[in-house]
Amino acid sequence: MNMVDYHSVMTAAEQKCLHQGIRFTKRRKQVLSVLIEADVALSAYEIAERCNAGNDSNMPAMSVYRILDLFQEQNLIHKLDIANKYVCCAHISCSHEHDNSQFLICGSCRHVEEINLSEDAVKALQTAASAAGFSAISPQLEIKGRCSRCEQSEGHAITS
Amino acid sequence: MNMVDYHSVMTAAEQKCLHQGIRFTKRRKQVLSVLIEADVALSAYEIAERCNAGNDSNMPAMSVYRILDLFQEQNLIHKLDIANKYVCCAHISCSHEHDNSQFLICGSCRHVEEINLSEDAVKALQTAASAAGFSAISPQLEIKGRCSRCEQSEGHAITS
DNA sequence: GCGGGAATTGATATATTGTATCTATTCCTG
DNA sequence: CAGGAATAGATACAATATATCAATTCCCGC
Repeated sequence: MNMVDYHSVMTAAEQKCLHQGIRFTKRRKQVLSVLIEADVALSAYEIAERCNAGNDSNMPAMSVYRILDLFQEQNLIHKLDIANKYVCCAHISCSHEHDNSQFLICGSCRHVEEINLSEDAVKALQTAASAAGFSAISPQLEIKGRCSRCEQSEGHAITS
Repeated sequence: MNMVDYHSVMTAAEQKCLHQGIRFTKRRKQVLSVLIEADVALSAYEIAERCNAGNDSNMPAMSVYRILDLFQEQNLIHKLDIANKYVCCAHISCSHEHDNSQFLICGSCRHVEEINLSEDAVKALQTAASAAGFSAISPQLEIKGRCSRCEQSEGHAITS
C-alpha cells in the first residue's frame, strides 16, 4: 500500500460502507488501518497480531477473518490465495472503478509485487477462460514466480 | 488426467525416478496411481483417503506430503496453490519437455480445468513479470474464475 | 427515551492444511 | 553380510480457516 494517503483511503472506505448500509466499526477500522499501513501482504493472524501490538486491544483471529470476508465482498481488500495473505486494494480512494490488479508472488519467500498487465494480455486470458466455460474470470491474477533476491541467493528451480 | 494411458504414465515416471537415482516405491506408486486415476485435483488428505479406500493399506498423510514434495521436484505433479490441491502433470509420458500448464480454478466450488494459453499471452505475462524484477515466472499459471455451473446456480460475484 | 430486532462481536470448538523431528525399516553397495 | 543412505512410520505441533451459539451494540419506529 505504497504512495496512498492513509486518510483518503479510510474516508473512502467509510463512505463505501455507508452506501452499503454496513457499519464501519472500530474493529473494522483497525483491520483496514493495519492493511493500509503494511507494505507487504499479511496473513489473518499477522493482522490480528498487529492490531494487538503494544496496546489494550484484543483482536481475536476469528474477528479478523469475518472482517476480511466483509472487506473482500466490498472490494476493499484482496486475498492472495497462493500466499494465504491479504492486501489492501490499491484503488479504494481513486474513482478507478474496475480493479485490474495482478500480483506477482515469489514461490520461495512469498514476497508480493503488484503489477499491471496490458489490456491485451488480460483479454487473452479472459478469452481462453471463456472458451473453457469459465464465465467470469477474476480481474485479479496471481502469478507465481521467483523474485530477484531469491534468484540471487540460491540457484534452485521453482518447485511448486 | 483425462485421455492419458495409465501404464505409459507409470512407466515414464518409473524411468524418470530411475534416472534421478530415486526409488519408485510402493507408496510412491500408490500416490501417483491415485492422481492419474483422479479426474479432479485432490488435496493431500484426499489422496491419503483414496490410497486407504477399501483395502489393507495404511497411508499416513505425512507420507503423502513427503511423496508429493518429491514428485513436484521431479515435475511429475503440480500443486494448485489456489485450491490447495494436486494434479498429475499432463506431460509425464510425452516427450514435450517444457510444461506450459494453465489451470482455471473456480473460486466457488474449486473445480479445476486445464487450458492452454496462447504463446503470446504467456509471453506478455513473462515480460510484465521481468519488468517487476521477477526473474523466473512459473510456466504454470493458476487463474481464478467462476465456472459455468456456479454461475448458473447463483448470481454472486466472485468474492475472493 | 425505549423496546424490538438486526448487525456485530465474543468465545469456544473444531476442521483443514502443512511442517518438524525422531525412530525404524528397507535396500543398495562394497 | 555389514555399513550407510534413502525411505517410511509415528507423534507432535504450527498455521490457516470455518462453524456455532451466546452476548452485545446500535439503529429504527414508536
